[in-house]
Amino acid sequence: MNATIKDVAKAAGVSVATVSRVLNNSAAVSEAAAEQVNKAIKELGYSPNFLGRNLRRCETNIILAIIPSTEQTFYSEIIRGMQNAASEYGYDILLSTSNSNYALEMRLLNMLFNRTADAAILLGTQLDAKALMDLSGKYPIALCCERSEGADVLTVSVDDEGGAYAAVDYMIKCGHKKIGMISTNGAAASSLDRENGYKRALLENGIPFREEYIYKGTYDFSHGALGFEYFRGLPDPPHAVFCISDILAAGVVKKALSEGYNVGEDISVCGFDNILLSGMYTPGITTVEQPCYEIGRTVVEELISNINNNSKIRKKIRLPYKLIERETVKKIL
Amino acid sequence: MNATIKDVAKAAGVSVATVSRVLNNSAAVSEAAAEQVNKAIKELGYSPNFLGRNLRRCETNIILAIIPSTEQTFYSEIIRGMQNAASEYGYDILLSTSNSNYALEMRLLNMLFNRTADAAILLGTQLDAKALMDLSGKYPIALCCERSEGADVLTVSVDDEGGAYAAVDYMIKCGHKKIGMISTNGAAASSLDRENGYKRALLENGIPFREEYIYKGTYDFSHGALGFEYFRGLPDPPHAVFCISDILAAGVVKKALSEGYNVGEDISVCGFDNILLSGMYTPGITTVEQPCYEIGRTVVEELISNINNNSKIRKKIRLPYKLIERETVKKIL
DNA sequence: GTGAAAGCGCTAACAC
DNA sequence: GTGTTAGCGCTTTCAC
Repeated sequence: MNATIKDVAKAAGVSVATVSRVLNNSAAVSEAAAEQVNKAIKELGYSPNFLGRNLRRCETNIILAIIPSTEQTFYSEIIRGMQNAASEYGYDILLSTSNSNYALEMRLLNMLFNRTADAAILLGTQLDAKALMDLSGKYPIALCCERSEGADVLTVSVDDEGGAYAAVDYMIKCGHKKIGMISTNGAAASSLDRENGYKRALLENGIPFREEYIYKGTYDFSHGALGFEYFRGLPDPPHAVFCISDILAAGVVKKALSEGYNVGEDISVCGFDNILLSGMYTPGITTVEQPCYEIGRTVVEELISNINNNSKIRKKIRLPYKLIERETVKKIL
Repeated sequence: MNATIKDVAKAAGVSVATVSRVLNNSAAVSEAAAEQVNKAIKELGYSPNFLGRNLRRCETNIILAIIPSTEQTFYSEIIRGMQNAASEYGYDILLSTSNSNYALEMRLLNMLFNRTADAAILLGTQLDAKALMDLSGKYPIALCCERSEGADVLTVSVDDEGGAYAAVDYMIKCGHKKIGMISTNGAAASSLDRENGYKRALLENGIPFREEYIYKGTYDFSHGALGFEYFRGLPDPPHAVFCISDILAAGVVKKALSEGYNVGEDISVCGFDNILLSGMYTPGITTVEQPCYEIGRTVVEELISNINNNSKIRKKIRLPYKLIERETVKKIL
């Protein structure tokens, strides 16, 4: 069994209150006493039991971050941003992967209900708007990267619409007119927002929107190839394609390459996210960068601000994107 | 404030002991009482406070997994394996990223000392063998993916030596004789083991080992290109290169491609890990697959077995690799 | 089958 | 500046 605060008190010849005081620096303690306590702590190898402390304080200083999986490498920087901001406020970030599984996500959220965590950040949740609103009414929560339509919940993400607009506008400025888009089937708000950006870029450049130029699949790599094949089967196929993710973009690049296309010449491709893969690929994939580190920092700052002020301000923060030009978009003009 | 067990007891007209019994199914309770309790729980939206429970039980059922970062996409499956095994035993896995930072890792390990977690799994630690031994004497810990030379600690990883041997032996059987290797500078045991596998394959095939055929850098993508350039500058450059990671392999592939080489023809490359990137790349990167899911399952099974039996069995488990043939190794014969 | 009560380790009044 | 003590929410022995 580990040493407790009592053991330390006895060894130091003081009361538990005094030990607690030096532990938390919560009140003045005579130098002599403090010294005795610290000596005893060292000798006994004492470390305060946080279960006791947290129970007493009704807080854990732990923020739970639920991510679908660690596969999406772009979460990495977001998490780093979260951690850095959290530690500045004395909080720790604990990660959990839900595998996009509703039951598992609920089980993890249980940490909120059973007081093992003070707050939660959801990166791509399975919960619907109503459930999120309920949750947000009772606990400090935030959405990250993926907003929920109709849910008034603190959320921070990249400017999806603007990023997509910028990408497509860039392609148009490069001389492209027939631009397809690969999006997802579900109701993911980020996909919807990016579709809107795509449409607005077309519109503002006087290019008519064509329903058949949008292919919808899943987030899986394989749907890049599938989308490519779909477009190629069209009577009047697009020469360029904007994808809602780099993974999908890589899928079309790989498929096009394997079919003998010269990507960046015969066909142009643009992704979204700027994951490591995009820079590593040959050819380098042109994409829209998300300010991951800043996104991570911002959510926890806002969340902790809500916790500390016992407020429930539900900001919707959109952070700026950045277009990353590489080699997959041909400059015709 | 949330409802407590007292509130439930009052609402149900029973004692807290009875509520606890139905909560934990720990002893027989009359059907009538159980019904009352469950009704009260539902009405009050009661959820047991785990801080109280855990404090009382002296356990949290939480296993902390400390990973360097979520960037290495191959951790993803390992984590899934850990989670699945853990949940079968009533445990949860909580992730934390150390960013390969000693101070941060210690701060996270503090969760072990302060009883916020029952056990920890380290995937690539900054601690030295002595510190690990000390830790292992006091808490249930395990190493995952990366053993520590001289530390008698429960560890599970892929058969690094065997995997490297298989890769190099395969390249030799494909007709290659001049095979370089890109490894890392530090004391990472996995790199050392893979170097040994490389040397043994050479030896057993009667090919003399050449010191200048080993390039050592960091794990960073950029060192793939650096290694490639180093080899090319040699008076008698290798025609094939085995890398200790897929990221590094992708680095050499990209660099070679950009220099006009036909990878898989003019130069052959083999990686290690079989991360998603390898299959997505063009050309597909030949590599050695780690049984990630199984690795994850196995560590937590062994760890929980130690916890439950209050034992400290320090198995060293090596799981089998699998060679994945793709397009970056030329078959000369 | 059920309740009273002790106590897990800690913090924070409160009294001195 | 320091000690005593109540109590955070829970489980579990013990008695009935």
